[in-house]
Amino acid sequence: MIKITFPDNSLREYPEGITSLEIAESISPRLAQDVVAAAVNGETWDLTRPIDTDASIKLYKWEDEEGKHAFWHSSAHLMAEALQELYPGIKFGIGPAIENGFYYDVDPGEGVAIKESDFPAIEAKMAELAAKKENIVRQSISKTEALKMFENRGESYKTELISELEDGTITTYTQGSFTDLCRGPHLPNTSYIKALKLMTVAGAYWRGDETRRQLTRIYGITFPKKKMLDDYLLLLEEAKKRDHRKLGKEMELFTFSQNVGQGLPLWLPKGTQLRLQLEDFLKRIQKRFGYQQVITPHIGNKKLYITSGHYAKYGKDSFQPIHTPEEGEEFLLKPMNCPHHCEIFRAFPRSYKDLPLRLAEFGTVYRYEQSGELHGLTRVRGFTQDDAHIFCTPDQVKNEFMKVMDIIHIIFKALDFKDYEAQISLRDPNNQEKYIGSEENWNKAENAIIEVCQEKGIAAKVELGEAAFYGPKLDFMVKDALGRRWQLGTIQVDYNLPDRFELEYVGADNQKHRPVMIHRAPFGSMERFVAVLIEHTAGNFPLWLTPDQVVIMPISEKFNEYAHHVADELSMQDIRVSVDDRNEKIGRKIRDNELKKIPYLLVVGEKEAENQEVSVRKHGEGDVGSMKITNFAALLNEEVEKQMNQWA
RNA sequence: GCCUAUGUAGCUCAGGGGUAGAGCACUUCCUUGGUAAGGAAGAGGUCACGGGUUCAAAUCCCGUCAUCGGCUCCA
Repeated sequence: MIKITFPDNSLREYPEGITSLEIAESISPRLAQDVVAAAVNGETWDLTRPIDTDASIKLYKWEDEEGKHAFWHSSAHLMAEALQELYPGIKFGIGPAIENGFYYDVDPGEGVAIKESDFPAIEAKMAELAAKKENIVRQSISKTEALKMFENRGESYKTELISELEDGTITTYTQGSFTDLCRGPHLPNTSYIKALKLMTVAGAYWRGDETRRQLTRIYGITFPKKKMLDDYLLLLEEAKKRDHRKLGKEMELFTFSQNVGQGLPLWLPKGTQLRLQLEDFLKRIQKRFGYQQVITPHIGNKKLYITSGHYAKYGKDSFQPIHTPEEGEEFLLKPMNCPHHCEIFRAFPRSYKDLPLRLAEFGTVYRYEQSGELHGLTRVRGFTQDDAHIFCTPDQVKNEFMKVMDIIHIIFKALDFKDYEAQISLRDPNNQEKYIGSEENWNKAENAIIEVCQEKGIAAKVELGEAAFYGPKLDFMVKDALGRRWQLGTIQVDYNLPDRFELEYVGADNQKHRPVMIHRAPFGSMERFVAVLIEHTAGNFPLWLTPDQVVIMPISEKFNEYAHHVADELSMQDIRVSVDDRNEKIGRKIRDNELKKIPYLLVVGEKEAENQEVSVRKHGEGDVGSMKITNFAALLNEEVEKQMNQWA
């Protein structure tokens, strides 16, 4: 007999070789039905794998992340099995579970294409195989055996993977006629999969390497119940309604024009107002934190970027230099603000008493992003960074870094971004030539970030190879409506550009010293931030951010003049006051049409006028409160101050 | 840049070798003082752009541009 410990620390005895599934059965038949995988001594196992020693166990249902993972991983195998039957000679790459479903990278062979129109046939085959209730069987094999097995089948991708594995750790899983190299864990059999849908096909480079063959990646998702699939598809539909590209157009915030160019957003009046309001909010915060606003030109001499190292790294892939009538004179559309700010630092001899020097600029930059990368406002070719560079002494780095984090927190909290992830982006240790600067400087910079995160108690994920070429970063990632992660705020510690620009200050010891530079952008870019803000709020922005997206509706001719007075009181640039002059009726035009685009409505009438208040209505929700009109502008101001004070 | 799909009215989309369709929105009139109200009439499109095949192309073929979903990239 062996002792099995459950999560609540209770203990039961079972015969040696019992499986997790049998343990679940011993507890309740219902549980045995729901369970899809198990953790044995903390390692996720198949339900059917025998347990031979004393162990702790945790049973996973579909609802658990580990359960979903096993479920979808098995689904990937099921799809592979179906593909193997439908496309003889197909080769398999990798097929993992992902956040929502699974994919498999396959190579159907020369001249064979798998298209979305083929999905129904594949889905039907999968359903057929699932219904067969094929057992999924795990087997340990030696490396030579594995190599031989997959070589015989011509599975060159698999053999490449196997050759990198350690002997003794290799397992395969088989269901029906399909055997795959796999670590597991898997479902006991294919019949757990009751609902399935293939989502999309895409090209994906083998092992993510641009220089290698592009495989066909097929994405799919499966569920243990039909209803769950329906719900999921409904959820996707709902998410699409929050898409910033859709709402941005409907709400008349921004647009694109083929004539202007790909990835070059045109901000419409309402979007501009929203963006200016955000800028104003940050400017107020920055003023408190001792920043000084600067303005620098949109172009800069090419030499500037050769000095910074940006030209060597990105020159070929950027908008190409602007030439002048002068032979050999070249300017670049500025792809970042740092070099300009470095030159401002160099403009005067600097003393340690001047530091930290915090130079802020809403700087518009232009980057020639690959055409396939462009995406609404989240990835564009012309955008405005809420940029600032802090020049400080090495002793001040930590404190300054923490203060930047405070700013980011104020913003995220004020705008109710709860689900963000912090990511520490460090060098790729295997690819050092990607980075400029000395080992010593990099270590200093990386350690500074790690230390600050520890001290602030930030649970940051460390990602190797994600650093900028001149320094490590702390990035704040937020998800969009469809769960895609976007980097918003960023803080970067940089010991390298000060070297390259030979920046100096005179210390208390009357010696020259090199300052440290902190690059930071709490929003990241105004474009991307607004995009994510739209998706998070579904276009229902906080009122204090969008005073001019309020419609004033006087409810009779009598109040027309009064409504105009209110508009003045509110000091809104783009206020809409509408009344139907012809027949003394209410501003029906606004009610019927514009309300769809403008979420808030102030209704001004007799009662409201007496009370000096107006009711605030929201499209589709009715009254959401009331507001004193005579000092509305002041109220908005107050609200901004409140947001700042609350979190500062 | 690469793979897949798409491009028809302001929006959402149907259609499809023979003079262009619907719903919503828009304009006018009637009805209605308020949380996506009803009726009547009207206007609106070089079917993304360029070339080819054809008596005839929005439709078929080729190319280009843009866009969706991915890959790679992201200073």
